[in-house]
Amino acid sequence: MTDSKIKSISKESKQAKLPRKEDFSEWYHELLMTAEIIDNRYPVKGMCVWFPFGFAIRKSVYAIIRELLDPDHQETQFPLMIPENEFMKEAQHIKGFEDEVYWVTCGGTTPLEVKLALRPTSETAIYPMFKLWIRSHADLPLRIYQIVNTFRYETKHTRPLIRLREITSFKEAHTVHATWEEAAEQVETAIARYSQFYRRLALPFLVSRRPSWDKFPGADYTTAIDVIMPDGKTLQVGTAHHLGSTFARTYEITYESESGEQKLVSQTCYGISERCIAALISVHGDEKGLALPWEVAPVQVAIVPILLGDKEKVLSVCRELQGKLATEKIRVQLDTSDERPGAKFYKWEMKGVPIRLEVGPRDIEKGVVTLVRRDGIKKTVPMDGLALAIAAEAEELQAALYQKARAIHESKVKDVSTIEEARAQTEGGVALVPWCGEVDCGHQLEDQVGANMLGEPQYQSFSEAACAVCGKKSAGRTYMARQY
RNA sequence: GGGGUUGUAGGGUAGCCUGGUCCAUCCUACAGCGUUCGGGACGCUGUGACCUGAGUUCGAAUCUCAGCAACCCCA
Repeated sequence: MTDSKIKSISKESKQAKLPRKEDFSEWYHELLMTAEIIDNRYPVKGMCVWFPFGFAIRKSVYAIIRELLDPDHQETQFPLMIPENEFMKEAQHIKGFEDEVYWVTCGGTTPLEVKLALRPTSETAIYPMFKLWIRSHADLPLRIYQIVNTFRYETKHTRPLIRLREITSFKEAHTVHATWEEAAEQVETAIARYSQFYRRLALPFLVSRRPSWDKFPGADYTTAIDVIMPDGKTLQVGTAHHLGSTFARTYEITYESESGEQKLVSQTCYGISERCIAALISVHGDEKGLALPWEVAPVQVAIVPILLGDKEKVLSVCRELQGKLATEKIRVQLDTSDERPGAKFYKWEMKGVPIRLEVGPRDIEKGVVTLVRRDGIKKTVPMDGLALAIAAEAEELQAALYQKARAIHESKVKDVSTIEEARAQTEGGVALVPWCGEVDCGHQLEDQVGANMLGEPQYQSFSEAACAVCGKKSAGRTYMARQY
């Protein structure tokens, strides 16, 4: 055996690489830790700690949500605790959540006369207040949202960012309208906003109308957004519910119409949680770590100085560049840590930094920097006009990120016509199955395929086909997948 | 809802079957010093762990039970 061979073997073993992405679960858990997004060592089941870096991603991701909602929604905040009597008013709603509620039963050592629920979602906290706030048609439409934590006593296995007992970042919007039709329109608007949101994260998604047995407890219907994860399972990353007047009746939310009658309002609610970040990192990430879209990267540009020769000169050029880019509102970090350049390259790749600049004596001599994109493309760029060049690269990078995600997404959705095909397809992807729309056929589909029904695709139409269960011809389809 | 596996330094692991050899292995991390630095540097010197509780035993990381926590599979 030669020396070089021994050397290369030992070198390999020292590279702390992530597991292959095909081993998705393992890859996901290690990435969360190594890229410093979530620390799941907190000793309570289903409750995790955001690392500051992960929280910085959360901040910029939620900034997009706020930007999209703020034009016609008002941000607000309701209490975490809901009195039992309010919580228990809406029967369908209780049925959906009662097994998952945490109860506060004592204040200090004194038992409480009225138990307090930790919100699993906030309808029953918000709607009694809506009753007080809404008097007339002039108060409508009312649109509010809050970004809060919610608690659900999950009995299934919890997963960081995906299935939690404390959801830390639940954005829930609640709207109130004069008519059912206006509320229906609001559901469409909500889905449109969410679509923009996921597009900005460069994430492809599916939109479907959930089957009646899987809608939000108390809703007339639920439209949902799902992202296909690398293992082919789908992750529900957004829902919009038409609540009709179910809660309006229960909480007596009425308004005086122009003609002077008291009328029940129609309502919607729609939510997004930190699952959007699970999707973001899972879809774009690779064996080198995160790959973040420009807009949400806590560090957009990392400058790695190559400290050879006149080190002071190199550093001062780097600082100058850093200052210039910062002036252009680019989140830039100069890495002056005491590591070798190669180690820094790997570190920033792990953190998903879109663009890295290498600046060494050779570059300075020529008045250029070496620009390396997270997708591996390497260029030499003049220092003059660097900010503009970076902006152009960022845009291309965003397009490339989406293209790549899109190609994978499309390869994971297939039309099938039989139960057998659906079963095979849902092993590692999403099946589009002909379905007549009958509830019976739906349940049989789920049972026989061994996967869940996401529901009817929205904004698409299909030719007639035979229902995979009963054979009846219709233009109906449903997505089916194994779900997180 | 059902089943399975696991818990050893900050992270990843060896040891467990067959109790004593272990003041616990290796990689990484961390601290100090020096040499280095265009894709994961090297040397030297240090730091740091048997999930919690109960039990069995002369003796438990190792066996038993319970709790807590984590992961995987199936409905």
